[in-house]
Amino acid sequence: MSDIPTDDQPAAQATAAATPLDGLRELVLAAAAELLPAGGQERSGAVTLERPRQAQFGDYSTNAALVLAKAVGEPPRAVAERLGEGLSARLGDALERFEIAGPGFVNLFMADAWLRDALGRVLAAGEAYGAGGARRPERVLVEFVSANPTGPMHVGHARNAAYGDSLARMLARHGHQVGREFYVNDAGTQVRKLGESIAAVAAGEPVPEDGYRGDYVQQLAPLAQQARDPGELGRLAVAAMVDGMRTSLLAFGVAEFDRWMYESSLHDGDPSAVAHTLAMLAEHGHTYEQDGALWLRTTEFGDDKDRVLVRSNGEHTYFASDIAYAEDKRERGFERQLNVWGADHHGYLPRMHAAIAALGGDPGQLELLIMQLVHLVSSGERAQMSKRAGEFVTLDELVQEIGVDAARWYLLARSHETTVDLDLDLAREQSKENDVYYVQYAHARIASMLARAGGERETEALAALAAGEGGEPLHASERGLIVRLLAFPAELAEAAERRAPHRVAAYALELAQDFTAFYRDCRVVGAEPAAVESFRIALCVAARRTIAVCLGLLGVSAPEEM
RNA sequence: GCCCCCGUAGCUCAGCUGGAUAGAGCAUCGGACUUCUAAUCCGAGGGUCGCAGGUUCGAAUCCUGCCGGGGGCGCCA
Repeated sequence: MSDIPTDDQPAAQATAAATPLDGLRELVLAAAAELLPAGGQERSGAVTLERPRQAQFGDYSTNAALVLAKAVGEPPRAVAERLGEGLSARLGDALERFEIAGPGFVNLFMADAWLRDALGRVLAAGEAYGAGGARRPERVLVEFVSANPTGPMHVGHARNAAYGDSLARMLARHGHQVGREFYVNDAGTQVRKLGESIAAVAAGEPVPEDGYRGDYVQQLAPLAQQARDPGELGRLAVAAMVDGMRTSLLAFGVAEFDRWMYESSLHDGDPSAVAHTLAMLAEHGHTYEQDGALWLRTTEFGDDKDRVLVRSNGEHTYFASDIAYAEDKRERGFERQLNVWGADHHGYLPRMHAAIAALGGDPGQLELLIMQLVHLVSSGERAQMSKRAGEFVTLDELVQEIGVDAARWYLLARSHETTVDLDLDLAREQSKENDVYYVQYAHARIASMLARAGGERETEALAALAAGEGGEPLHASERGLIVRLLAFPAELAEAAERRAPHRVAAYALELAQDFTAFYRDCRVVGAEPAAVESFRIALCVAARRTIAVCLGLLGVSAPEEM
């Protein structure tokens, strides 16, 4: 049975219609190929088509001539000259002019007509602009948060939640079929310990040495009336904790999980998923018994030591469950597994890859995305986050203090592999200066402008652009904004492929800055002649949509007014 | 000892599968509101991209070594 998500995911259905930039890139590659001697083949991957930092270098720049020079057997600048001529012939009126610069870059100055046409295509793509660009759509399972249900979620989980949620959204929009799951560790001795701790608190007795403390244990105390057995009490508590986590995550803007996968369910049934997996491993001859325990020979697959699957006391290790879960995902049809795990799990990659290989799978289908830590800082000092001691900033507190939008942006704007210092006092103080508001403000401003223009005028403006009506020469700020909008599909693709939501945040900020420059330089509503107003209204619509999409990918709201 | 991440402006961080004069926000200083949203904008100062080699036409980016910071290496969960 498959539980691959089947509900509508517009992104997955959007055809990867060639974006304006794809078209330009193809022409560059074609012009480059023409220069190669017969049978010559140069790696097109090394050829870049990018927006130069400085406006003097044009709208786009390519290093193709530098890459080709050796194969062609001519100096780079000579190759660049011929490449420019070839491109010029192919682009015709779309190209204003080209220049050869530096060691052999070809800088392209696009004609206004090309930019207008490109914007028209952006708008024609509608809400799906930039979606569906995945070269090979895959069925991907993103497992994230997976916080132990023995305590509240702290800021580390908040980071994991924001990242996993955003990553899942990006992958879906990029064209993959994405499932999202939360793995609940409810099968270990910790659950019993939680039960014992609650029982102790309820009875007014001291909590066991290695038990759980904190307000949340106090709040769970009433459960002690429903169950006396610590194990049973622990299970009740886990159910309550999971409920709480679901509520907190929804409040944090995390879309509902497709499944909450209970570890205990991997032990249910006959044969259980774990038994099934262990049998498979044994069949392939990768397990052995020693010292009364069952081991997996992970060293055969590159791990530095073998790992225990079943302890000498008969209990399964977490590793055994993890393998069973991975196998379960594979059998459910997921071609790729992305596990968003904490920094303390980085050492697990070799053994997990080994396990998948031992099962006859492709280790490459499992990616561990290791989130670096969130350090709590208080007046310059590192604070320890200890769950057992009950001292930590919870996800709920974070949201309460600085709000969902600021919190998510704060956690998502930096790479997941960078350690984050969080000073809650500072974050609270500075939340007003969070970049997220700059981006949201741009969105609200556009919304306000378009409201002023009126829906009818907007429709008219879009129709005029679609009809290819010309206008006055474009202002540099208009060009800058259009070029930025054209970059979106490639930005999204790179962010998705590199599992890097922070790139979307960086892009959104740049887009908002480009819009603001455009707003500063170009009158929109009331601009004369009407054709200019039309074009600018259309440009605003595209900017607004794209900003909204970016914010949506980050799980941040796109307000109509601020 | 081995493994992972980080080291870029005063601070927080982008840029890292090689490109041109290394960017942004915050902070500091100086300016701009009869204006489609000033939660904004303009300008200024601020850098041995941790250090040293190497590869290359070209290195913040790739390779090697070192230094500094954080984390991890259980028949724990």
